[in-house]
Amino acid sequence: MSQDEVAAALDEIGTLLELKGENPFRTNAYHNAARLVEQLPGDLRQLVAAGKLAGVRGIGDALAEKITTLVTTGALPYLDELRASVPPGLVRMLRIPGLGPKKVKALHDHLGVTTVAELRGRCESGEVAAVKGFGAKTQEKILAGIAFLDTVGNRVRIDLANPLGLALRDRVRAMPGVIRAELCGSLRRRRETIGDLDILASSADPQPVMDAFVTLPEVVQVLGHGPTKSSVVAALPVPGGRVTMQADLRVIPDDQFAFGLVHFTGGKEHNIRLRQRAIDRGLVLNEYALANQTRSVPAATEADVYAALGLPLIPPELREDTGEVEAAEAATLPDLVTEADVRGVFHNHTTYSDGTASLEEMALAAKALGFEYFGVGDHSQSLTVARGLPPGAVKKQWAEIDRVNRTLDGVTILKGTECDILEDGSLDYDDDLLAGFDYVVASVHTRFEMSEADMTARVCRALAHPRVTMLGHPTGRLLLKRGGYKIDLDEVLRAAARHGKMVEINAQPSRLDLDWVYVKRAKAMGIPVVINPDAHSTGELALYRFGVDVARRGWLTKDDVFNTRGLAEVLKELRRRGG
DNA sequence: GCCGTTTTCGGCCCGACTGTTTTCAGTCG
Repeated sequence: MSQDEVAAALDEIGTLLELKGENPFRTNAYHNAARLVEQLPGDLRQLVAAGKLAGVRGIGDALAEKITTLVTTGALPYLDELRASVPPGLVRMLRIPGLGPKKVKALHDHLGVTTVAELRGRCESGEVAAVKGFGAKTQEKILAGIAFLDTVGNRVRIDLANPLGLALRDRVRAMPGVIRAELCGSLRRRRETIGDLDILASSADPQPVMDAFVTLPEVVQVLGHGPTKSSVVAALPVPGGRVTMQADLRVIPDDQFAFGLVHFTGGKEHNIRLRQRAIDRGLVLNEYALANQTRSVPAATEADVYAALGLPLIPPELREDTGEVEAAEAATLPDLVTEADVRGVFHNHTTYSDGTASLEEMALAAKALGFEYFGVGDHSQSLTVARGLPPGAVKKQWAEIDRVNRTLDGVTILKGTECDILEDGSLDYDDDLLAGFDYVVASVHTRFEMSEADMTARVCRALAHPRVTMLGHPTGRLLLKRGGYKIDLDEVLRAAARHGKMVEINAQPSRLDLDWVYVKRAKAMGIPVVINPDAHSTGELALYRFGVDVARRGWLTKDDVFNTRGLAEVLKELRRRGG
């Protein structure tokens, strides 16, 4: 069983125990262990084999034994028994806003409901309102929550959440009496998908700001409206539709703003770590202050808050409790790569295959972004649906590249290909043709339904090919639409390291593949990472910025990212690799 | 369930909002 599957199993145990009314600290231990396993920098199987699992902080003897069983046998009788004792519909009910484990259990115990559809029926018939602890309003909220689930209750890609978040933030900034306003939460941490928007503002008079917020033109529904906190559903038109999300606004006095920023930005676990550090120092940390009965630590900026806890400022992207607190303490936090560090891109398409702009148009757009080089990576011959290039077209493109390069000033086009990895792991061009490219991006576009073993072997074989420079979108996932193909990514990364290959962060917001969790592992294995926009138009070149977000979440520095190097260095390295 | 150089038992992060309460539990972040 893979690391991710073990994590999912532990998380499920925690959830099922919650629904059975277990001690919350016990259930939390499972959720916590799930996160630990998912974020483990090393190889879980090796850790299990070495018997070092119980040495991980947060995993004791009981969890170590269950994880070992999961890894070695692929199953866990304890989990199977739990599953048998809790109707699966109850887990689904937890996703309804306002319903937690206690209420779901009460509904199941008193009404015998086991599915969301049944629950809807019991609300409509008025039976829910009669249950002890429930009432007419709760019944209404559940119905609204079920409708919410069907419509806007899902996570949203960062490229869609971002414009809505910025629009709301700017609205709040423009309100009378607002001193500062910032986006916080997972959007500030630059996660690949966003559940809801968190906005923090400072003002001496919060009530008018609250009232203005719930009546903004973007607001389609008010979920809550208190004196310092409000929740709404807001919507904004975007190309191809409308993005609708929950947005929460908190307003606090300006001298508390830094504490609020820390509180509303950090992941839950990161915040817990900070509060524990505060307790160790005899203080209490919350969204308003770091203080005890006798003193209160002033802070104008987030850096002041961290400094008071004995830490340097931790970048928002790292605030997930995946080792950043320890690294901060040891002064080994990475100096994260920035947008400005990126000097070119390798994987892009033109009108030769399925892009919408010419070579020259793309190169000029790249130059406008400040890039020194623009790498073409049109599709290879077998991918006919994307108008993949037959060898003759490749040679024609090379001639055009040479011609255009003579006229361009300040940007250079590089000859690349996004070459398909065929079913057997061979490449879609013969070796002679491949030798003519400056580099080769190897990607899977077909036969996604292979077994994990076959897909892993297929990709690993391609990585062994001397002409392959980098692996494109390693899992083929489309965020919120389809998972990646089954593949043992740890094995793939080992193969990449062994053969000296690079791995791509595909910056298309629908992909963001390699995932940041594996980016971190790739870094630990010394694998160079490349941030590619996979642009199919001039406008999409700017998408590389979302790839920078992933790189930062994966702890990458400038040196870890190949396309932060200048043209001369890149050409030298590619020539060296080409043999 | 985990954890401990004051602890092997008794803790385990903190606060806003809501609704059903008549002083607080549940949910959420």
